[in-house]
Amino acid sequence: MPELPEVETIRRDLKDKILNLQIKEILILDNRSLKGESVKKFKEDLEGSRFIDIERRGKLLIFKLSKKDKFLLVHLKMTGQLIYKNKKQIIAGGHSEKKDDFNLPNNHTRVIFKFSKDKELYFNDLRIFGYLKIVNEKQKDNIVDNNFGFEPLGADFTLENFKQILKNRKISIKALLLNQKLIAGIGNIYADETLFLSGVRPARRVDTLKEEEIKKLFLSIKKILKQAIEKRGTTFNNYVDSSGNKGNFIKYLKVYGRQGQKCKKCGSEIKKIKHAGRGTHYCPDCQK
DNA sequence: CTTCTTGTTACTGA
DNA sequence: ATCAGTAACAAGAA
Repeated sequence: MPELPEVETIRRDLKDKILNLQIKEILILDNRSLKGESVKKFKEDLEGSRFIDIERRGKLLIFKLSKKDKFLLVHLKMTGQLIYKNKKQIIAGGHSEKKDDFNLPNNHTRVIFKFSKDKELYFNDLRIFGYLKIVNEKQKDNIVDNNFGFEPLGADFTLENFKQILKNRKISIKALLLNQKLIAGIGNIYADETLFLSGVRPARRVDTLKEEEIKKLFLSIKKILKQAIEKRGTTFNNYVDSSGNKGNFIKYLKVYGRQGQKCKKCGSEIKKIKHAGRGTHYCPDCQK
């Protein structure tokens, strides 16, 4: 579920919470989340080090370590969560109590980072599709270069470049939006929402798109992602931010998950089909 | 019991 | 080479 806006929300929040704290200990509750990496090496690389920056490419989080030439990659895939907990939260003047709103660790906790000052970060992942991986800079650059296309909110994602991506392709626009190697970070929810805002049906082949539609799509991608970041992402099922709170964008969804309900724009019934292997939602009247 | 589920990749066959 | 469809990864919910 976490797509670009959710991952970006986590990135921004975590930067404020865990940057430059010493990692005292790593607890690995389920080594399947390391996807075959050596548990021993993983702990050695992290313990005693600090995160000095957190970046994002598409849906991938990149933690830069104080240890030379080491990066931690975290992909949440469908059900991964990164939740921060400050066990000893002391509030100045404080009679204030920390709300104990989530029990951690829980059944889905796979890795725990223990920092100085009793601060902790929990990696939870119900389905264990997500992963944590330590790489050097060259490996990181290779992974990013080979698997991640334009950053949709980046300055180099221009209308011209978008047109270049569309050129000579015969795939549907939805399949294109979901292809991380072309544009990185859009998943099922924001693909459907982008297409609704653009008035374009998901199954439209990109070589049939008119100039006006391409322009609209380009602007809609940026607009939807920016709005979703402002609302701290969408919680449909599993997603929570690094404080354990839900995202607010669900209130603004126009088509995703609204099959059988009335289109907010024209009143027609929102349809759900399977397209490009995914549940796909659209308004048959607003989208052509 | 069956079917479906947010991400991604590998594979098949056209 | 391109593209669509499906299974697989694993664990649920409905």
